[in-house]
Amino acid sequence: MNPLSRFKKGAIIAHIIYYARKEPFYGVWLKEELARHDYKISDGTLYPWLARLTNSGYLAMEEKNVEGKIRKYYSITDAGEDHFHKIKRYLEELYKEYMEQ
Amino acid sequence: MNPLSRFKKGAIIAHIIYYARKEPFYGVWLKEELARHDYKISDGTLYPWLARLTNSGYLAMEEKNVEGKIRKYYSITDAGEDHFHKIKRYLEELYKEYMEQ
DNA sequence: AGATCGATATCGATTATCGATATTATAAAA
DNA sequence: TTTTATAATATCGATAATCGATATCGATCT
Repeated sequence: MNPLSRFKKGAIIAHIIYYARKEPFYGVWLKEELARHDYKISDGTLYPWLARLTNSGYLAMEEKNVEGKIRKYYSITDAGEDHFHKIKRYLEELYKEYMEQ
Repeated sequence: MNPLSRFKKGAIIAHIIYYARKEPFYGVWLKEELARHDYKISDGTLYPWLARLTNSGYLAMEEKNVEGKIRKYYSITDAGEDHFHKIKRYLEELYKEYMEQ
């Protein structure tokens, strides 16, 4: 474990909010999407986070029947939208700070 | 715990490399500097990381006698410098990605 | 019904973190 | 010289997070 990979781990969670904002997703889709960006996360981390973010009001969950399969689709809420902008503002600060160097 | 605070946790570790690059520091100074930026980290996390980063060759450690007190000063190495630029490049990607939204 | 498939949930083991306490080294005070 | 204080680093047990394997669930196919 090094600082970069540790930093990426934190970014994964932020990305859950990021993606929810673009379009509703379900667990497996998100996991694969994150993997495409070299973000590995295990089910045992992902699903508890989805539940936590739903319970905290950042995400809304809706079960949908897709070709006979039940999928839980997660979408952004107003609180989640608000939180995204906090993340974005923080990321801007961080970026500027690092760019000075 | 929410995505932003989780993300910040990851940034704290990246900041160890970031600060080492500016000037050599010792543990207590770093802890206070991080705290000034609202980054709380406990000793039990900080010191193991300093040791780990030194063992991994990202930081070099030198003991100095400052007004009679022994302080361990940590400074960046070539490998650490290289790693910083990886973090920076990654942060740029992340920033661009978020700015599109 | 039984098998299979796609998806979500759970569980035990491992690892990381926290925060309180211990240790070390020096200097100043009594 | 022995205490006492102080600044810094290191350690340790308890808690929390993560991993990855496995279980479960519901729908469809044969």
